[in-house]
Amino acid sequence: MKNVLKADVNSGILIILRACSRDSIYARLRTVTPKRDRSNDGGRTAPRKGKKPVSLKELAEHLGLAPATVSLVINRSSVADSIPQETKDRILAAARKYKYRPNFFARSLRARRSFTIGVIVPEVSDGYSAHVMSGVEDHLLQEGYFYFVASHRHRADLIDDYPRLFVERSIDGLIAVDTPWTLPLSVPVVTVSGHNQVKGVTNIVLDHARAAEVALQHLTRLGHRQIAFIKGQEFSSDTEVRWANIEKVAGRLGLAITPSLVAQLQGDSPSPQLGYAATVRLLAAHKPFTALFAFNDISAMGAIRALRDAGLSVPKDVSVVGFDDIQSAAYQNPGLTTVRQPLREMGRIAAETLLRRIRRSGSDSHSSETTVEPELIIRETTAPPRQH
Amino acid sequence: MKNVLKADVNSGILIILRACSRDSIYARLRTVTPKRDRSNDGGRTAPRKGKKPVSLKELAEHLGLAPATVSLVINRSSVADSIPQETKDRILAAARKYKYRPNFFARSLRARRSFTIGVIVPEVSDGYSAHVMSGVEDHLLQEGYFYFVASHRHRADLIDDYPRLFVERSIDGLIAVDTPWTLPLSVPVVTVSGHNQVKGVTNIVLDHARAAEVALQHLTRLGHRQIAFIKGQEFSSDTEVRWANIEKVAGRLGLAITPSLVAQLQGDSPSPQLGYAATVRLLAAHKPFTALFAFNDISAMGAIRALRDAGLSVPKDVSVVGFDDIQSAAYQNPGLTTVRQPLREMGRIAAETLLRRIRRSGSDSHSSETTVEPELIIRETTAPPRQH
DNA sequence: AAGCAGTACTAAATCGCTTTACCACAGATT
DNA sequence: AATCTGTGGTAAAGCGATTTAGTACTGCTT
Repeated sequence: MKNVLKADVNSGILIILRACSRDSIYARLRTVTPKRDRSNDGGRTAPRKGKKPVSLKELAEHLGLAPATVSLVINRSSVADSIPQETKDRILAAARKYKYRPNFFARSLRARRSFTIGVIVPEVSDGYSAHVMSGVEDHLLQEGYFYFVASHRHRADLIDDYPRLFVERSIDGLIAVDTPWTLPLSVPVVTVSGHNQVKGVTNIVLDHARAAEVALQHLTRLGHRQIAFIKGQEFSSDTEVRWANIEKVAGRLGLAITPSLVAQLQGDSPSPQLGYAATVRLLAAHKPFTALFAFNDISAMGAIRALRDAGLSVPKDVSVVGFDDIQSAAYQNPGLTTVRQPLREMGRIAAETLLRRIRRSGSDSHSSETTVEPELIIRETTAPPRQH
Repeated sequence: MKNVLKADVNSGILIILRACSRDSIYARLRTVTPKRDRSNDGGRTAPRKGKKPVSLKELAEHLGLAPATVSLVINRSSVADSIPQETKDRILAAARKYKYRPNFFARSLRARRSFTIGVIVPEVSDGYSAHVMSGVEDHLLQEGYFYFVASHRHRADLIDDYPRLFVERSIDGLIAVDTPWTLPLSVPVVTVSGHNQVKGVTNIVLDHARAAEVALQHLTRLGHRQIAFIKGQEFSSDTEVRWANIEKVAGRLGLAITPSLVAQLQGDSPSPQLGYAATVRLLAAHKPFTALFAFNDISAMGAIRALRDAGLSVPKDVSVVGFDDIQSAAYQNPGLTTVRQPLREMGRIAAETLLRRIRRSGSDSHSSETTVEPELIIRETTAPPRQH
C-alpha cells in the first residue's frame, strides 16, 4: 500500500480519497462521541471548549508538535511512516478528544477536490427525478460525497446556468437526470436518460428496444391490433428514442401504426391532466382502438379517466399500458399494467459511474453508455380485446 | 448605503451578502457571455485562456494593479469609493472578459459563510418531502444559496450524523423536514412539521386544529357519526399533534372516538399497503363505521382498496378523507376528498425564514413557530352515509 | 512652511490545511 | 574520521480570496 502510494504520482489525491472514505478519520472519530464534556482533567493548555471547532494549529500547539506533523499523521500519509506509533497515538487521541475536524474549505481549497457533486433534474417533486435521486444519494453519501440539487423546470437558460454555477462551486462531477445535454463540461458528467453522444459524458439509459418489445408483445399476444399511443413531450429526453423503438418493434411484429392513433403530450405539468387531454384527442379521431400505450404512468392515469368519462371500460373496452411503474401504479383502480424502469438502480449506477470516473480522472477512458433492463409489470389494465 | 456599511460592524458580511445576491457581480457578469473568444486583440500579458479559471492575482497582474484593489472594486466595497470610475470600469471589463469568478472555497474560507444550507428529509423520493423541497429550492436558488440533501430513512443514527456532517461542511443553516428534532445546532435550524420547542429552532407547521376541524365538520355535516381513523406511525413528526387535535375537535363536535375504530400505520414504506393493512384491522373489529379519516393520501388509497376488497363501496358505504392532497389524489377513482397541506408553500416559508435568520444572526430573535392553513378539497370519496 | 484633507492605491496578514523539501541527530559502515 | 542511513520530525510555501492599516502624492489652507 505504502509503496503504491509512493510510486503513484497522484498519491496526494489518493491519500485524500482515503481520508474521506469509510475507514477514514471521519468514520473513526465519529464512533467515539464522548458522553459528556467533563473535561476538568488537567490540560491547561487545552484548546478552549467552546462553540468553535479547534484548528489544526491549535491542536498541534497543544501537542507540542508542528501542524505539519499532525496533518501527516491524521491523513495517514506515507511520509509519516517514520513517526513512532506512540506519537501517532498521542495525536489521534488528542484529535478525538478535542473533536478535531479539518476545515472543509481549507482542505478543498488546497486539494482542489470538493467531494461534492451536482445533480440537475427537471423538478425535484416529480416522481421520476426523485426516485433516481434516491439511488444517487444512496451511493454518494455512502462514499462520503454530498450533492447539490437544482431543478431547471425545462427552462433552457437554467439548464445552462445551473451547471455553470455548480462548476463555480467546484463540484467534482455532475449528474443530469432527464435533461437534454449537449455541452461538454470541465468535470465528468453522467446523464440518466440522456441520449446524446457528448465528449466526456456517460449516459445511463433504459434498453428501450426491450421496453417496446415487452409492452407490444404483451398487447399483441392478448390479441390487440389497433393500438393507440401517447408520445412524450418534445422536451423529455426519452421521447424520441422511445418512439423510434416503438416504431421499430411494431414493424417487426407486423403492427401498423396509424398516425391518427398517436397523440403527443402537450404542456409541462406533472399531472395526469395532460394524458387526459391527449386521450380526448385520440377519441376525437373516431378511429377505434383496443389498447393504449402511454408515455408514462401519470399520463396513463389521465388516459384511464378520459376513457371512463367517454363511457369506455378499462380493460374491457380498452387495455392500457403505462411506463415507469411509479409507486401509486400498483394502487390505481384497476392496478396499472406498466413497463417498469429501475429508476433507483439507474441513479445508483449513475453515481457509481461518476465516482469511478472522478477517481481515475486523467486516464478517463469511460464507455459512453450503460444500459439497464426494463420489466413488464402485468396488473389489471390489460386484457384481451372484447370479441365482437 | 455607504454610511450604513461603514457604521455597521458587520459590514464585511453585508458586503459579501450583497456580492452574492441578485445585482451582484455574478448576475452582472453572467448576462454578458461573449459570443466567441476571438481575443487576438493585443494584451500579450493576458491570462491564458485555458480550461482553468483566472485567479484574482492573475487578473490583477494583467491589469497592473494589486489584487486588493481588484477585490475591493469587484465586491463594491465602500473602501473603493475613492477609486476613479475609469479604473473601476477597466477592472470590471477585464473581469468580464476573462470570466473571472472568485474561487468559492477561498472566499468561504475567509468569510466563514458558505451560502449553502442543508436539508434533511426522511426520503427524497417520498412525495411529501419532495414537494417541500421544491418550495425550499425555489427560494434558495433565487437567493444565490445552494443546498445539500440527505435522507435519513428514519434511522436515528443518521438523523444524528447527517446534520453533523452538514455542519462540518460549513452549512449556514439547516432545514429538517418531517424529522423529529431535539438538539440545538450551532447554526440556525428551521423545521417543517417539527413540533418540539428547541432553542434556536423555528418550526413551520400546519394549523392542525383547523385541519381536524374542516375534515370532521365536513363529515359530520354529511351526517356521519361513526368515524374510523388511521393514525400515523410513531416516527412521523405530525402524528401526535394531528391526533391530539382530532380528539379535541371531535370532543367539541360531540363525536365519540371509539378505540376499536382507530388503527395505526405500521412499518416504514411509502406504499398504500400500510393503509390497506390498517383498514383490514379496522374491519376485523366488526364495529360499523360510515367514514374513515386517513393519516395521508397514500394510506387513504390503500384503505379504499381494502374497503372495496371487503365488498364495500366508497363513498356509498364508507366515505374516506385523506390528508396532504398529493398529485395523484385528484386522479384516483373516485377522486379523493382530502385535507390539503400547502407543502410547497411551507418549504418556501421555511427557506425564507432560515435565510432571514442567517442574515441577522447575532440579533437572532426569531419566533419559534409559524403556522400555515390547510384547505379541504372535496372530491368524490365523501358522501352522506347510506340510509337504513 | 507646516499641516491637513482627499485621492488612489497597496502591503501584508489572515482564513486552515497540505505537502515538499529540508534538518538534526544517532548509530552503523568504510 | 568521514560518510552513509535511517529516525523523527519541522519550516515554509502555497491554495485564492478578503480586509485592515497604511503609504505616497497632490493641492489647499493658515
